[in-house]
Amino acid sequence: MKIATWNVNSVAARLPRLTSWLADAQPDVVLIQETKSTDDRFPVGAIADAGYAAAHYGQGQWNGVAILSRVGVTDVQRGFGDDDPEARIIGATCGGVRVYSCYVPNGRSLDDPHYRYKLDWLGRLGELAAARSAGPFILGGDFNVAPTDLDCWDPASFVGATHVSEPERAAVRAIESTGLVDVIRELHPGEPAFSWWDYRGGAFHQNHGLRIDLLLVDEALGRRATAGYVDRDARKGDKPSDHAPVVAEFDAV
DNA sequence: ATGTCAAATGGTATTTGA
Repeated sequence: MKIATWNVNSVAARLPRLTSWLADAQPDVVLIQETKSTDDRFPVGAIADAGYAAAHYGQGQWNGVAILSRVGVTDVQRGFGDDDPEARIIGATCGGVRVYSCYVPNGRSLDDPHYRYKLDWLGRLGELAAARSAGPFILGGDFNVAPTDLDCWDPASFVGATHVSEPERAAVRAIESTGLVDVIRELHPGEPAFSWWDYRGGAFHQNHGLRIDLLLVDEALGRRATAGYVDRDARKGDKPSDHAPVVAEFDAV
């Protein structure tokens, strides 16, 4: 199985890039974030033409997550099943693997109420991971957390900012402690492997990025990983997302 | 001057969020 996670920053604005990437990369499953679409407007037709079934959980202007699959999409779960008003997580079973696409709240700043919402939300994500059934499991998405300083282009300039604070990093470690492996980091322990670069200031050109898009997989699946990488080419060219797809491949899945 | 994108509103620019 070849699976990717990609924050597309509006599925409407990114549709040409998305469909050409699907044709090029030929993933089996894609976890999408920031569709900024309602379920009504989600482009199921164009995605079906590309060969993928889709499940979407959207709210409109902000947020919105989806799962695209050419190996089936069943048992779809939208949201945590609580009163969260924001469309930030969707789960489904694809090709025998339970997959979730999540869009963790940004947090804005350490003193913003949204930061508390982010920490609470990461806690609920940890509960979901802990409560999973046995079997192949992948939790991927835009975590809006750079797990270590290696995942940040300039840790000194991020002191006091979100995405690198210790409580956020501890929350990600707590999720991993349920038995999940950060597959890109496992395969490439010393490489930054950034997945996001600000649109501003030529950040991509200077590789001023963060690794905030993660694929967390159960340990048995982690042992079957044959490749894991960031598709930086998808960040180049005309009208890119500010995130690049993060891809992993597994044997015998 | 972080100075760019995307969506929505309101009005052909501004606001909000990232």
